[in-house]
Amino acid sequence: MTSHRPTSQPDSTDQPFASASGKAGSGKGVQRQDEIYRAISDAVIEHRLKPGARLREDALAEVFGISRTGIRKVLQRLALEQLVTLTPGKGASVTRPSAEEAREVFEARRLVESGLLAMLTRRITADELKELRALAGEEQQALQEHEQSVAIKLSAAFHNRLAALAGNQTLARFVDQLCSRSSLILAVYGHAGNLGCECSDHNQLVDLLQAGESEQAAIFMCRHLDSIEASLSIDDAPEEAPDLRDIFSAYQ
Amino acid sequence: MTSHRPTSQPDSTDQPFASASGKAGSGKGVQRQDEIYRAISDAVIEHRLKPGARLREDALAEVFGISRTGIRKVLQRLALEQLVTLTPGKGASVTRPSAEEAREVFEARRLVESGLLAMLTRRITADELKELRALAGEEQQALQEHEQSVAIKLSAAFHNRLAALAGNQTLARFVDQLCSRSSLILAVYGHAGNLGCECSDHNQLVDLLQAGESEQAAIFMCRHLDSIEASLSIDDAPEEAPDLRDIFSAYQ
DNA sequence: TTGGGCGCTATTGTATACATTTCGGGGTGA
DNA sequence: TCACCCCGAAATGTATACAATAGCGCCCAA
Repeated sequence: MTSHRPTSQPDSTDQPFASASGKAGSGKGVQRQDEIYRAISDAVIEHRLKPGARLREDALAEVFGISRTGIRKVLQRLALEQLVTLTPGKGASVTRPSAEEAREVFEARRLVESGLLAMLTRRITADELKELRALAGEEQQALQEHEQSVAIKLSAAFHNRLAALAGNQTLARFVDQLCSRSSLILAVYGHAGNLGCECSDHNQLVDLLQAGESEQAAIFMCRHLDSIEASLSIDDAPEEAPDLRDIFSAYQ
Repeated sequence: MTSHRPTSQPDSTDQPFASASGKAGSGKGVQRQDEIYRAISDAVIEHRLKPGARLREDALAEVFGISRTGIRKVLQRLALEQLVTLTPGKGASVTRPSAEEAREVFEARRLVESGLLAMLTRRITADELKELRALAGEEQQALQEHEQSVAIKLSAAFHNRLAALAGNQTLARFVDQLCSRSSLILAVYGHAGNLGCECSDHNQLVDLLQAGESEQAAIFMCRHLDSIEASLSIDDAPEEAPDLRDIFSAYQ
């Protein structure tokens, strides 16, 4: 009964946006898989799927109305971006970043994002500044309305857009990945009500950009990321491998 | 007759190092796929597979003695690292980087690698310096013996090792990818005898590292990468999409 | 002889079947 | 009562079968 499709009944009702015919169809297929990728990715970034959550292929295949083949492709992609971890013989689960990984991600972001800001001050336009301000505003509003998952996504969107505007897609994609992983790190090491980014930081950053203070903006970005990292409680092995021998050594 | 396996006869003779049983075997399977990944990746980096070369799934499956399923996994991974391009309905081919892409890769490398050097001067040990010198020496030797493909790989290995020693695996992996893509860029836009890296540059870089001149080392790295980029002949559309409308505009 | 339509072959895209591994339960023996 | 082993269910890993598509040459007509 593992069959993910009743075969006697079309499942168009299961997933209203499932690729109509249910059979092959290459052109649309990749598009569909892209949707699924984004769906899972968003769920992870918005903390609807928490680190450690198992992602069974059969279950996902049934939910999205495609076969395991397509799901595996999506999972592999997510694994290469380190959003999910693929343990051989065990399956996929949402990545639970290690403390070391967290340190690395923020170090990388400081290096890359501050560098991007320097490039950005030379080429940004008034319209783009306005767009960034709008994003920062939306984020702040979501935060005030306690829409945490929306705020998390908008915060990442701000950083992403910043990277994209610097005119280097390669770096922008890297920043995208780092932002996604940051969201995972926040999920593991962040405190409950803490979004990571301070409310007003992004607006101040836009101010510096507008003033053309590239040095100051870069420094501010480093501080911004530092403060996020500092707000985390990163202890080396929080829960992932409770060493009972060590914990109960007094009773042995 | 497209069947890539006679089915009546075990093909263990086709590939002496093919995963023994020829059937399933998860634990070893991923290891095997990793080998295949590296085999193709190396071939691309060493210019044995040139940009634009088609990579048919059946052919690869037969060569490596596994089914198309495994090959597709490897190709997808290569595609995400932008070493191969996956055109829907058409298949895989070695990526032919655009001029814009080339610019981006070198810009990214300048930013990241110079930043890594700054981190590196604070933590590098004498042994590690010796190792880097050895790598630079090997590279120079290969270059003198006109072993171009070996030299290319060693050059990338030098930059990779540099990144790894900085103690940030996330950034090191990114640099790895950028180096691989650089090799592709050299294959398309580089001149025949030009390796990219100047012979003595890497040695000089180690000198600066050893002296603890982090600022100077970072500047030198930027210049180093600049000179590689400058040695390329990047014209916007060399051969990939000859815009006939533009070329023959006088006749229209 | 050329231009356009058509069918064929080669190749990719997707689904499914089967082998293998892992994890948990229960039973047996010391 | 505890430890160990074996077995079975569930899930993954791999291969193969089948459907659809793209490329290409052929044929036919003007």
